[in-house]
Amino acid sequence: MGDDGDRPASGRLRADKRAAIVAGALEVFASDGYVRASIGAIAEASGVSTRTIYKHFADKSALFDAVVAASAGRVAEAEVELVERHLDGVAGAAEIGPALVGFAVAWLRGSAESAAHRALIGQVRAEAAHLGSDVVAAWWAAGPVRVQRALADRLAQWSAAGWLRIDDADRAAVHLGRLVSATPGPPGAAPPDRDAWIVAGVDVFVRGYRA
Amino acid sequence: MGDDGDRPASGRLRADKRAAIVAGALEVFASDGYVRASIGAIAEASGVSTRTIYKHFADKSALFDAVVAASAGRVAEAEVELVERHLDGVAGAAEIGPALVGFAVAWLRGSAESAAHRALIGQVRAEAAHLGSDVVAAWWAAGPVRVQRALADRLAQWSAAGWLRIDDADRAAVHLGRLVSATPGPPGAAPPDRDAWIVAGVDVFVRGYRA
DNA sequence: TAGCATGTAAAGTGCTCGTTGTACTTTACC
DNA sequence: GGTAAAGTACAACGAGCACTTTACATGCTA
Repeated sequence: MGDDGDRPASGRLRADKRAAIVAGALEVFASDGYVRASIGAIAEASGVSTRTIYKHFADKSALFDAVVAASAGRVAEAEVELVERHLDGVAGAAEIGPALVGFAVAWLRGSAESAAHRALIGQVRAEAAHLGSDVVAAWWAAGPVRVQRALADRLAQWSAAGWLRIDDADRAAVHLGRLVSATPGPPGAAPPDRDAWIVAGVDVFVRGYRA
Repeated sequence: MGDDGDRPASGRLRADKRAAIVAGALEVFASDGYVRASIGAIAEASGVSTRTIYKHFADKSALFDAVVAASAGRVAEAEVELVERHLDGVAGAAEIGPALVGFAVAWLRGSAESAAHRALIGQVRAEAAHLGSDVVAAWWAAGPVRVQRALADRLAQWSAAGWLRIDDADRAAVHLGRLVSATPGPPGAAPPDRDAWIVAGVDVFVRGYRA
């Protein structure tokens, strides 16, 4: 993967330049959106010339696809690791709540990288109709689906142990994600008491799926 | 409200033209996004000339603000009415679940109008950083906040009656909204079993807030 | 019926952008 | 060190856009 929109590449292009372009394009696409982001701005942010961008990618759309795929894959990997770290040591029903809170807090703590990724995903959603449905599908498969599956695995495990009563683990994983990411006010403006909202969301989840 | 970006209007402009422009602009903005939407396309969709648009609105940004405000207000009014119709007759704890399911099904059934509105909101979110935070705040105040308050009122009522155990009705309203609007797969593609997801979401909500 | 503000039509202005061609310089590898 | 590919700077092209200008049509009001 990642070669989708690349140039034929008869010769060998420098990988560091390609990485710099993808990194710079992520910043610009995330903050400006697909249409507003200009190739010139991306070139400046990447420290390369515009011409070099077209040596690596067929056009703007192909570059965007590569950026989305790379960002989704990297973030999903980090998130799956978060799931393992916080949820694999649970040894009883009483530990579920605190473990979920710890996971959700870490999950929603916005590092600069994941903040850019979140903004990029917002752009993907808004532009979904204009960029081909395969981009959205590829993003979903490379990113959210993996985290959702990792979450669902642990939930199914806890259900099998009799600690929760879950008939559809995938659905429960979605419910958990939506509850802990709930905020008052418009999206994008994180409230000061976000941790309290996370605790409340986990509380409703645990009560809702209690055995 | 709604006069924010209007032209000085020394004379009296025809209101029907203005309404046609706002209606046409809603369609174009919703499907194409703010940047892609061209004044020419909006003029064509509205059945007016581009010059007339500039007689009614100072510029593209003012037109967008007017469209967002109008759409948010109209949709919020319809949604508050839905809350009243489905949730005001509840006379016991056992009726809560079915009433909420009925409300959520009606709420999420996408009429053409609310579909355009939903797409428009997606554009607002993605473009929030580029259009001034007051637009987002105005949308939030004119739309979602009113529905959220209407929901929270009923929930608080049921809690006071001892049918639910809710300490923060506003937060519970947000939780309800996020649970019933949960779907598998990427957003935008409604699954065929959406009603089952609604029922499951209401179920988790009622269990989570059971007295 | 005269007058005037509003709407329409079409062309024009100035700008930005995606993309490509070209000539030159740098880098990597034998 | 030589060679071929990769990168850079720069200009150009063509398209599309927001917005304006100008000239003309239309309908209401006095």
